[in-house]
Amino acid sequence: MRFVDDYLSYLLARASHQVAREFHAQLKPHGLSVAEWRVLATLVDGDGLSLGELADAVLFKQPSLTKAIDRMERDGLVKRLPGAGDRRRIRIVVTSRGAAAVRGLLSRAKLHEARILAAYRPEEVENVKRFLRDLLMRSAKQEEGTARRQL
Amino acid sequence: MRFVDDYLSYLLARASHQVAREFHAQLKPHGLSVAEWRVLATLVDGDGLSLGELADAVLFKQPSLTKAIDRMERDGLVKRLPGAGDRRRIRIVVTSRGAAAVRGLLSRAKLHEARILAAYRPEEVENVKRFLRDLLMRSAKQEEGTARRQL
DNA sequence: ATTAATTACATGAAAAGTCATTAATTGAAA
DNA sequence: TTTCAATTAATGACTTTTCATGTAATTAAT
Repeated sequence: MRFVDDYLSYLLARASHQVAREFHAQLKPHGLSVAEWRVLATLVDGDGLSLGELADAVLFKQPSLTKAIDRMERDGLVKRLPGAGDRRRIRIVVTSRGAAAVRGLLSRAKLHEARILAAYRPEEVENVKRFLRDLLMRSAKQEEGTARRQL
Repeated sequence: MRFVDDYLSYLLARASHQVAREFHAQLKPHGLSVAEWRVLATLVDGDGLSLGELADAVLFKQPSLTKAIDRMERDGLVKRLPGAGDRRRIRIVVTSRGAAAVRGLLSRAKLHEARILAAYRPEEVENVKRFLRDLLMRSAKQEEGTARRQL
């Protein structure tokens, strides 16, 4: 067996890549890029996130997201609003045009997931998801620690 | 719970991103970029892969890899060799300089993985890896099918 | 055999991402 | 308060990726 085929990071990267790519084929008809889909799908549950929070959520670096939001704002999918309280922050919200663009895609996304996961027992799927969520939680906790240590 | 927190594609993307990012911090001292690490780590088990095969293995689009290999060749990490038999293909091989650059990193990578997975029962880890490998296999098979259908 | 279709890699222009830095605001310390 | 450090987002120069296409080699069809 090759090194990478038993290497968690590679298995995750490849699985993520494959699953995402299949779905992304469905985005084109809706006129959305991958970045736009991710931003909108995140904002439907988190309207009003700051740019930094959103960047973290969609796994973008901050300057990349600034520019992605520039484009999405130009295309009328989202809007920047002044941050309440702290005037450095901005809140990013979905416009009605943006909402219309994701409408339908969320259910298609879940459908796509369901088709993939139909091959497995529900219990097995839950175990994997629990594992991934736990991994993320631990990793986030650990980062907090190292961040604090660097002060 | 937010949409994305129960969405397989997102959990995979985020887990992949986090795990990879932790390790990538260790690459800088070795003077390797993420792309270079992935290429070299793949080639240690698969010296002589064609450009297309390698692009698929490292999840790059073909033109992106062509240019990445241009840079790596310029830096003396890999070399292009003429493809045996088919003269359109090229075989990409690691130079001794490239081999020296990954040496040590492979064990560090496994160590990093071990540290992350220490929190889980070996059986659980194997279940997750098996799930991922199976997912990849099915997805590849399905792609074959749709590719053939498009003819 | 010749032509046509396909496959593998390279290339060039355009788009997007990244790093380092800046400006503005806030929070904390003296 | 005034000053200093930290945080938030924007910007600019630079690098990398991407899309569409080009070129050469191979395979298939007539």
